[in-house]
Amino acid sequence: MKNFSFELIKSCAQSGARLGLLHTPHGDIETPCYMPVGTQATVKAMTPRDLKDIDAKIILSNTYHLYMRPGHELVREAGGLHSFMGWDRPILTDSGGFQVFSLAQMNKIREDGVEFRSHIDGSKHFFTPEKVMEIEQALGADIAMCFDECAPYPSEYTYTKQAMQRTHRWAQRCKSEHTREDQALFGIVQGGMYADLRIESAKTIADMDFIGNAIGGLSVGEPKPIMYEMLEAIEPHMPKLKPRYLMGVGSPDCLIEGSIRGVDMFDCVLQTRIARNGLALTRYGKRMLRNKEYAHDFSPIEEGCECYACKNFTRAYIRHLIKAKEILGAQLITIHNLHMSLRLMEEIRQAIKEDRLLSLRQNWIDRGGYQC
RNA sequence: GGAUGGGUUCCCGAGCGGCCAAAGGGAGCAGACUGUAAAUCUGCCGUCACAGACUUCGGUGGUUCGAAUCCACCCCCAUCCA
Repeated sequence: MKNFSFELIKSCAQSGARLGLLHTPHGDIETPCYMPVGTQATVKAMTPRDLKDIDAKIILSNTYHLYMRPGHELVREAGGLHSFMGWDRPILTDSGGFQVFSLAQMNKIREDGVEFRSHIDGSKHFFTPEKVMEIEQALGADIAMCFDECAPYPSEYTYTKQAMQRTHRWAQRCKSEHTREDQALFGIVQGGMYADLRIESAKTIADMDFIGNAIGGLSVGEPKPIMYEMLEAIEPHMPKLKPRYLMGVGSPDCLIEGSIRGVDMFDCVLQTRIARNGLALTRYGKRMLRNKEYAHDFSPIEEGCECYACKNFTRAYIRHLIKAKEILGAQLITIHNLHMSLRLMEEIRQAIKEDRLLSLRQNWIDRGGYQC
């Protein structure tokens, strides 16, 4: 594996959180980090220039979506995903495993793979670990994810175990199929909400010696304390010197709690999705900018925020844009929400350096920005 | 002056004797959203002392057990004719 390594710089004496540095072919990423999600080779409402303005270091994209449209061959023809979408910093591609879960009613899971119905035109497709590796290598992200099976919540023990074991078998097949030297492949821990399965999965995946390890199948509807319990259960079994990626999780409170539990990477669609629905995240709590209370409010989304939206526009104006369904409203709140989340990660990293992450959490709780 | 078609709850617009506080949109108000089938979805949307009551369908009378719906006159609006 060329150009890829992970340095564990230190851990927080107060919380045990990890400070790290991830080297990839397209640049370095300080961890813990938050990755904005660009499912269809675009972070919705953001240009790559906007992403650089808020200093996003890495983004996530999606194998399933790009395979369906425009097709991985076309992306390959374009010179790979970086070139195709005009983003020269690191990219991670999710495998489509989550779509097995979120599009469950259109799928049929078998041992060799998953039969999919396209959400676009209903056409039939078959994903195997080998097929997914072919697609991810064609896309050419810096980090590729194994094809996994994400069990819904709640799920019975027996099924959860089967899904986990299948995920392990698929992980091995992904690893065998993956050859691209400039791309790191991450394994994924499953096991639902059963601590013993989670531990078994963490050990199994660790033994496969992936470049990095992800935790999947969490934040699928379970109460947060259960998710935290699962993270705590597997933490001792996750390789220390490899990056740990908690998939699909990233509300402000989860970014803090996840970091405290040893997570190095997060991604989440929440920031961009709620922005398009008029909801801004701030360090003082959430603000539904669509609401009437902001009609005559000429202050910025968040007092003291340095983002482009806050430096140049008012709540009243953004409310007007959202109510009028103007694209700019979604763009401005997206910029703000992503900026806010990236700044939170900077604060988390700084707090780890200074061994005070638990204190930082308390500050966020006291101020109201913890819950969103 | 004549002919015809209309006036429905904030707006548009269905309804054309009881099942109508009145379809459906829109607007408005609020809520949800965590590896994105999401610029989506859900709820409320006449008033109140709210499992009930009261006031609405241009106005006024009338027919009927019962009218937004039928009749008469009146007032507006649109188009056409003089």
